[in-house]
Amino acid sequence: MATEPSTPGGADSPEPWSARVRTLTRLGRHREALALLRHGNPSPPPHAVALPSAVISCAALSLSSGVSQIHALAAKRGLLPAADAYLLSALLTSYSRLGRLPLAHQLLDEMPLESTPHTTLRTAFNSVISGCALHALPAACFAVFRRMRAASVGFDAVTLLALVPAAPPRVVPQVHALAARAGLAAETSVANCLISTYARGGVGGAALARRVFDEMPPASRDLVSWNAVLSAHAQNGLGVDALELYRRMRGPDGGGVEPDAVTLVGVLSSCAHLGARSVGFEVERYVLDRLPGFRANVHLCNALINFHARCGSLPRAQQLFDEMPRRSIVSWTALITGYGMHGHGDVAVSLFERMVSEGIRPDNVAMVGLLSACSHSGMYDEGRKYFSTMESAYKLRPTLEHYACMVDLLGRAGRLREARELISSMTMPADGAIWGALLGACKIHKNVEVGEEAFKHIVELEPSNAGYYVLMSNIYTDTGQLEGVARVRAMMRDRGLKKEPGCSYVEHKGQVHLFMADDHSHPQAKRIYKLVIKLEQMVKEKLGVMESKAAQRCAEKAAAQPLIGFHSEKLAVAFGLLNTEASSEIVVIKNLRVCGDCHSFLKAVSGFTNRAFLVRDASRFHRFEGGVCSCKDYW
DNA sequence: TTAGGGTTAG
Repeated sequence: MATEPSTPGGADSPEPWSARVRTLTRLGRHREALALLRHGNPSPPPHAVALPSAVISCAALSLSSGVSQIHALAAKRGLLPAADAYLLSALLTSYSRLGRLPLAHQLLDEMPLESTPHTTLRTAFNSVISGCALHALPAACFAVFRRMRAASVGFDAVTLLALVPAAPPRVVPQVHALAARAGLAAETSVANCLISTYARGGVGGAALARRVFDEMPPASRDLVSWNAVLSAHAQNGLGVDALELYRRMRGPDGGGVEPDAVTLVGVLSSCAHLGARSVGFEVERYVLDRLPGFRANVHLCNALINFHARCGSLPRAQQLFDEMPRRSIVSWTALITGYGMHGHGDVAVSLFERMVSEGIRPDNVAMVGLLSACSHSGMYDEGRKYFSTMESAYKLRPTLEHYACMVDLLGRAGRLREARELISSMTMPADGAIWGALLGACKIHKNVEVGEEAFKHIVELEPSNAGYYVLMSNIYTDTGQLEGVARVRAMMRDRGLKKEPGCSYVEHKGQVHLFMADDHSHPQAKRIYKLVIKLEQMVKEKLGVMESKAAQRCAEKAAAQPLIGFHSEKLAVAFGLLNTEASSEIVVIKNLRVCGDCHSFLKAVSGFTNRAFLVRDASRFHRFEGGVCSCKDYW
């Protein structure tokens, strides 16, 4: 660079500064590129090398009139309609990116189809299709593609890379088939694109993405292929598969592919969902050791924050957040959600306020995090306030998820009628999660009538979700309506539904110790059960009376058959007590909600063992210490 | 020299 003349080259050497324009554009230094062009030596014309770059720089700076000026200049010099393929392509890209589609179409119309080389035609169409894709104009992409085909211009991989992501979900398989017929589907770039596009179509899409990946010849899979298929699983809640892919890619299957930050973002996201703490800690170690510049990567930092917030290390999440040089709304949301899950609604609210005061406008996801934080902390007034002003203050129209948070908030606060009225006021049909939140509130407040109504809707919306049947059955049990219990159980039997088995796990010395309810398969099972029985005895003596009917039922069952009725979290905590140092916190990850009996048990045990237990259940964290729980019995 | 693939939060 030092040898470049600081002033434009003379008549004998137009290249250096024209080439410099190109370099500056490539580096994203658009203003400098245009300044150089303006002050460049006008003779000899036409500086053809600099013009396409200049057009791209104009577009990058949204200088629509600059593009038009260069367009006019080029036309005057006879470089258009198709004499200079690069300039044509740059103009078409820029007009499309700037949303000036009529001009792009006009340029396409002006190309002499017969005399223009085929590659120039293909590139011209590709430029417009890609420009439309960038502008999120899927219909325009397909309209131009149809024109391309009508003009008998063949497409290539580049066409597909723009077209595939623009296709509506139902059309993707058709474009896929078209690519396969053209022999392009096997190209690495096209296959990678198909994988990530299918991944957007939910769990079914992830299966299709997986098929594309599996059908690729192993030698043609690159790092992006592995990242795309791993993310496809991570994004669709298939964390176990994502972690398995991570293991495979580092082994012989991966062919020496080294994970990068994108890989680790997907892995951390899965760890966060699964509660796979040791894998997540390993990934963090890798990041600290091998990716020294990771703090500049907002995605990676966000993934780490989210992992720690959801896996119990809230202080670490806060520290990573504090150390970030630049944050996005995702960083804030991850932290807000984390505090909410731990029952620190007040902190979540003040973080939210700080975010807004720093000029970040909340989005729908941030509002879900905030409202659920209010809900977990019983912050009825704040929740109502934020919900009712989200549209006026932030132009956010409530979605199904926001309604679900609010029904949960109102319902848990005992305002069942208000929750029911909120559902009636909705302009869209309520989904299973919303009726489910109402049903959950009916369980807490033992309301059969409203519960039955919610259940009627759920059975239609999510007929195979066993959890809701169990919830309804428990409402009948709690209110002594045994015929209701029998009815719901019969429904489950007829539909072949089984309650999801509860399971909990503890990690110890890098090993996962998994416990199911009443499960005796652990090598230390004998000691563990002995300890639970002893602790239960102690709890009984301590509490004097049983707290709930549920606990009584458990006790009756246990008396009849002494080795059943042991919920998985009790076993996991007992394992922790037997195997860990007295000063350490025992962290348990559970798939279902903690039941009332286990909750009382863990509170009491934390008191007389002088140990802290951190339990992540299906909806939040409970930290048991000194005989109390961080949820303040509100959950 | 032009067009172009994978990434986080609920």
